[in-house]
Amino acid sequence: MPELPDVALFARVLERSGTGRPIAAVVVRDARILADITPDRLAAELGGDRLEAVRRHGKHLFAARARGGFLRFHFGMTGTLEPFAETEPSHARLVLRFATPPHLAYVDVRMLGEVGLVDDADAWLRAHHIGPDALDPALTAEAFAARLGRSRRSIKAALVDQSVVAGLGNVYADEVLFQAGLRPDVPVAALDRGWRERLFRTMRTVLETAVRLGAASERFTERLPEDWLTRVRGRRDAACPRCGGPLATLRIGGRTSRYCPRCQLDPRAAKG
DNA sequence: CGTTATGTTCGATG
DNA sequence: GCATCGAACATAAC
Repeated sequence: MPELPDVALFARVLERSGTGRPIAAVVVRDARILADITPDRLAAELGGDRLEAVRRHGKHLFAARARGGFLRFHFGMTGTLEPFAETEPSHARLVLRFATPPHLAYVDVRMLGEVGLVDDADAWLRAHHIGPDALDPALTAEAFAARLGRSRRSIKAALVDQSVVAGLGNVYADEVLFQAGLRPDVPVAALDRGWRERLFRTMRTVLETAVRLGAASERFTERLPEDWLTRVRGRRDAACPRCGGPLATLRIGGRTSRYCPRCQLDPRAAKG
């Protein structure tokens, strides 16, 4: 369930349960989640090391190591980070044990995520063409507008493109478009300054609100305001939380977009 | 049995 | 070069 708000929750888990104490044991339960490192090597690197400052960038999570460099997490479609005391969570793929609980489990049913070590987090992000974090205070509305570009691709496709802005996934991109009142299939080239500015402000509000309320993309959505799409988007035959009309479904970039045809506009259509 | 699922990457195709 | 599409990764739920 990893989009920016989910990873923000994992960052808190990592801070509270994984930092400041020496790592007593590193248990790799399935090596397929390791990125370019063997289980033995990871255990040797992390054993006895301490994790310090935690940094989230988009959907990526880094923990600075006392020995230098960073431990890096990505969560794929089903990854989570969970503290535990006695019982290791099912589908734990990597476990960091400390002298006393809480211990930390990287859990990932589908194993589309990965864990690895990097020397330089910024260099890694650059090498992987990850754009600015969607909540980066240094990201301005003007820069965001420029990064969207002027291609014919849909605004939905652009919002989930991590090289444009890092952090939005399928669920929260739909939420931003819903809150902004914009249809997901509108080409970015059709968006004027006003729409880009509106999208930027909406993106910030949506993500800040979700993080503040401790909601994620699929967990804790009941914490979100009642008129948010994310609370109902999973249900078939869901009604628009704003107008009560039926939600529509589109397929964009191989993923499902949910939207309200009444509340979300196409700026190219005649004004009404 | 088929379809769908929060992500990303790669190769083929238009 | 750009964009889209399908497949791939791997597993579970409906």
